[in-house]
Amino acid sequence: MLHRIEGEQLVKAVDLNGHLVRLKIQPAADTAMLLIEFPQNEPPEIRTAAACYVREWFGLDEDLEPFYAMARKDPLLAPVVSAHRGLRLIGIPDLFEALAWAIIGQQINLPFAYTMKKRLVETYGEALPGEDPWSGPERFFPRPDVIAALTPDDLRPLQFSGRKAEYVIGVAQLLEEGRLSKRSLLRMEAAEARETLLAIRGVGAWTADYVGMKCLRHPSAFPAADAGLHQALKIGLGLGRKPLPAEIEQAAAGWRGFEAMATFYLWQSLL
DNA sequence: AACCAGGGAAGAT
DNA sequence: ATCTTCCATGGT
Repeated sequence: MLHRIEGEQLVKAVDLNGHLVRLKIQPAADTAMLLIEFPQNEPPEIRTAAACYVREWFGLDEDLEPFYAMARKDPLLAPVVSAHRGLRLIGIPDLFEALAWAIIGQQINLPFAYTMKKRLVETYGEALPGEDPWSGPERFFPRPDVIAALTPDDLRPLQFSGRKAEYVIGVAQLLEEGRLSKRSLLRMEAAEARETLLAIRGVGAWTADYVGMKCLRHPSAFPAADAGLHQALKIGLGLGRKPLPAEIEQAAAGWRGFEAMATFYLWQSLL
């Protein structure tokens, strides 16, 4: 799989400037630090790249206090941040993975979406040598050039609908052709990046904001139409039904600048 | 069986 | 511009 948990260790294969390494990440005892373990001696620049990767993946450079100061005064968020104190927004640093995962998750239940992603990774993702007897080898998320060469019929056996297959392949082709890149999106203002994403077939407001949250780390990205967010509001506000657009707007009125964190914490409250 | 699920495109008005 | 329909599939 893409990553696995082994006791206290999180294991993931990552591509660091062309170096394919298996990282083992675990909390360092009695400190607030993380320990990153390498299988063999890697040069210092790769160790640094690994640290940067982990910092971005888990948003370690973000100061949570301003968000907490806001959330403590918000009756909906207060109990959620209290229950998950210290949690950071777990990102999806790779743009193709973020877009593909968002498209896969459109309009289907989450367990099935995970199954589809797993099939995609195990069918088209490159394996890192060395195998775990139970979970199989660590795999990388499929490279855009591999998916770009497929036709929708190739993905049908994985139970992709024709549309999902078209969307994912189309995004892979944009990336492979260099007409879309995370680097260029990060150079733009958040609103411009959002418009760029919305122009892609298969990417609507929800997907653009999801990618803004999880990949570009735009603090104000807010997938207001998200079904999980609606579920959290239904429960948190005791509505007994899905919230109306006006109720969502009212709930989020005080979240300015922290919409992404608020949404992420509310998703956590559903687990 | 009906409705929902971490929507979006295409067509209709 | 905004509303409606269709897309596909598994879970509850």
